[in-house]
Amino acid sequence: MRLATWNVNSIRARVDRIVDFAVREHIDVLAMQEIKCKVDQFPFDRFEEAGFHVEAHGFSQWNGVAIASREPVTDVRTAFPGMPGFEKGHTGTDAPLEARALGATVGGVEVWSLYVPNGRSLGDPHFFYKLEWLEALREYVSGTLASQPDLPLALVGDFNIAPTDADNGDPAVVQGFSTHVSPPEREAFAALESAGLHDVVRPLVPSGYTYWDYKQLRFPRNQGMRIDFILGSHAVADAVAGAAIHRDERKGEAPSDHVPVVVDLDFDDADDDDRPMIF
DNA sequence: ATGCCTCACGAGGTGAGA
Repeated sequence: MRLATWNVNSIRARVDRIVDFAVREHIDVLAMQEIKCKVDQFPFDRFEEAGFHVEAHGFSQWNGVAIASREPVTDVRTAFPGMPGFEKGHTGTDAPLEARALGATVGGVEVWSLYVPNGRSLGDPHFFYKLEWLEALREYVSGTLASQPDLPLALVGDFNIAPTDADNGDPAVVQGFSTHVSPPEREAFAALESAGLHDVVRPLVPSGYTYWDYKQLRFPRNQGMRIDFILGSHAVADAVAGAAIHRDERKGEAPSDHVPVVVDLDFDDADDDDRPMIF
């Protein structure tokens, strides 16, 4: 299975480019973030013509997540248990939920397309929302892997955290002043790893960014950040056969400010085993 | 050219992004 994640920054603004990529790169499952539309505005036809089924989750022009898959998906969920909401500075499980998580099972893998809250600025109510959201996610992962330690679980998406100093090349993002690089955010990311998730791309692609701001020549100057990740449980990590960050997708006409991150998973099951069995 | 920000909403700026 070839699994990809991409913050597309509006599906309607660049659906051709996204479907072309998925077809050209033989993507089986594409998790998208920031589709920036309601479900009834999603261009399902464009994906279906290319052989994909799509699950989409969006309430408005903000946020929005989707999963396109060549095979049918099951167990679709539009939030993980305990996910907090946000409204006018108020956060918690009693606040309205935003469209930031979509879970589905495909090919035996529980995949979540995640758009972690931005945080806006240190000390902003949105910043505390971000930390609460990440803590609820960690609790879900801990509980799930405690009861099903061998579950192939993949958390993919825009985590809005640069986990190490090497993951931030944007001079406007400064330690002590900016979101994405603050100690509590990095601790929240590390806590996901402590809960049993592994960054399955970094071992194969040790450097490189996944996002460059549109402003001030950030891409030509390569002043980006690595904030988009594919995190997998041990069953996923053990199946990794390849990985790539498609930097070229930041070039050309009307790109997203993020690029796709891709991983090849080989579970060696009967589905993709067309070799003769020799005993 | 990879080039000084883009998108949605809606009809003038505003909010959000990271």
